[in-house]
Amino acid sequence: MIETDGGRRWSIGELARASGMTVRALHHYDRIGLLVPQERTVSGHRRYTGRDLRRLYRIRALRALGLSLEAIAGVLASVLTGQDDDLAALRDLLAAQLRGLEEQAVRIGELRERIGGLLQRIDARQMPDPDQFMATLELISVYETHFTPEQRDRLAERRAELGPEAVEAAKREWAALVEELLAHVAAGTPVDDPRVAGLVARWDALGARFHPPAEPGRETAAAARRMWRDDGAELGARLPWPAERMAALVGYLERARRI
Amino acid sequence: MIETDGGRRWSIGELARASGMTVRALHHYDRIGLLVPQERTVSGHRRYTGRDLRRLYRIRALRALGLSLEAIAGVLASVLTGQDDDLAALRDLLAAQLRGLEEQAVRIGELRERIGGLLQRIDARQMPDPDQFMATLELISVYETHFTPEQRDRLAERRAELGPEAVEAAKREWAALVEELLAHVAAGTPVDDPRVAGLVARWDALGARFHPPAEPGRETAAAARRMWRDDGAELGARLPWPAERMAALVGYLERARRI
DNA sequence: TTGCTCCTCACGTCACGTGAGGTGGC
DNA sequence: TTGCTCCTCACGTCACGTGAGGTGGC
Repeated sequence: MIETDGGRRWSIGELARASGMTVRALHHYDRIGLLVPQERTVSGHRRYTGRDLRRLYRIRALRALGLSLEAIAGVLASVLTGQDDDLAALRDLLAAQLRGLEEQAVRIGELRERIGGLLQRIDARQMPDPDQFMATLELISVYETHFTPEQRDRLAERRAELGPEAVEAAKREWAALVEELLAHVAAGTPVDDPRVAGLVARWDALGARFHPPAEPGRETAAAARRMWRDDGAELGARLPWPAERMAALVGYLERARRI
Repeated sequence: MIETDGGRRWSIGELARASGMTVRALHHYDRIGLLVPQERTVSGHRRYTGRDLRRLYRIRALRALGLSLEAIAGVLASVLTGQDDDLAALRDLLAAQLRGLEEQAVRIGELRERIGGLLQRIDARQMPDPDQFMATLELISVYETHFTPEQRDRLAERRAELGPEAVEAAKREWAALVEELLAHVAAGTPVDDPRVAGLVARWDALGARFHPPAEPGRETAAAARRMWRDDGAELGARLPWPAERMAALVGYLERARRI
């Protein structure tokens, strides 16, 4: 049977209702050339034919796979030629789409964990006000960018081993170290001064307590040094000392280590 | 210690390097008022202060939760006031964000399954060319919008019970029914003609074979009728008869059933 | 004549990317 | 003087939503 043009015609509104799309979307498809109605009335109204209708159904089905309109246009063009490479190209397109979705799923999973964790802390009253929340959040984000999940687990285990009072003692000791070092920065003590070397050694020894013993500790210690080097200014900015002085301290420490 | 303005200043390029953002992003934050540098040089160059730097770090941390820039501005404004309701508002914001992510995860999971299934069919050589692919895809999309996953499982089970030759026989029988009904449509037979009623009864009996016996069969049969009513034109468009005639047939059947 | 549908601009969305064309400081 | 950095427009992205202002057919 020969395909004739004598069949039914749809106005844009009828087509919209039949397909569940909006009139505006059909305007858009027309403008970008994805679905151009085969006819227009003398007054300029779009007349869609059965062929247009079938094309729209295909567009809808491909859109339901999450493909972009551009990709859909490509697929529909290849359906018309109908060669073997086109099936291979289609396969590649779907495979790429699937990979993209898998990446998105990973990202979303990470975000869900992060936000879920924050909500738990809020509900456990660990963060009494928004300011505290922000401080925690910033710490977490720096922390997450520099340590792998396994490293974070090991550091948490280690803190549990040491116990809360040992952690507090180390914090106080570290605060004293920062004060002493800031004084040297202010006084302009050269970085190769033996007193500075002594303070740097105490600094490293203090950090070493928090890294697990044996081999994996080397990795976490190295990651911690990178964190301090790359984001020390940021970490310092949230401490009780002026951010600018802390930023200067980070640079000073870097130079002292290079001796 | 009083916060002074005598500290370090950063040019936009320095701040970009320090924070890992682009200069353009910082321009954007300035324009929308999210991060306006506290100072400008006489020649108009932006000078960021330590306070600006800390604000940028907070913006980055909140962006890492997937929040919009508008939401971030809101959170940072509430951190400044620091009231109790603000923590509650923050909690609500995060909870809403989490719900949004969960919805996205569901959607992505569905897309992955759909595309994964299509890839399997292609690799199993069940779809020799793009045209066949499109036909399958359209069928699947109509099918998925009208049946729940459980209903689809039950229909698949039922087809397996019937066996492939019974399914083929039903298809041939159904094709004959369509021909007879199309002839009545063409002849203008009124929908309340007893011959038409007989054909409709045979149509329904044919469909009933594919619905599981007992209670759940009623649901799948009802879903199938809705599918034919809502998307019959689309289903018909892919059958060996002209789409327009099939669309007319769908309307004819609807009217005949209403008698 | 009154509704309803249709038409064509054209701006807005979200977070910037990417030039264009020009100026400022070392 | 030469690079490098900085500046302000301003268009483009993706798939439409949302008016604005006007015309056509029953």
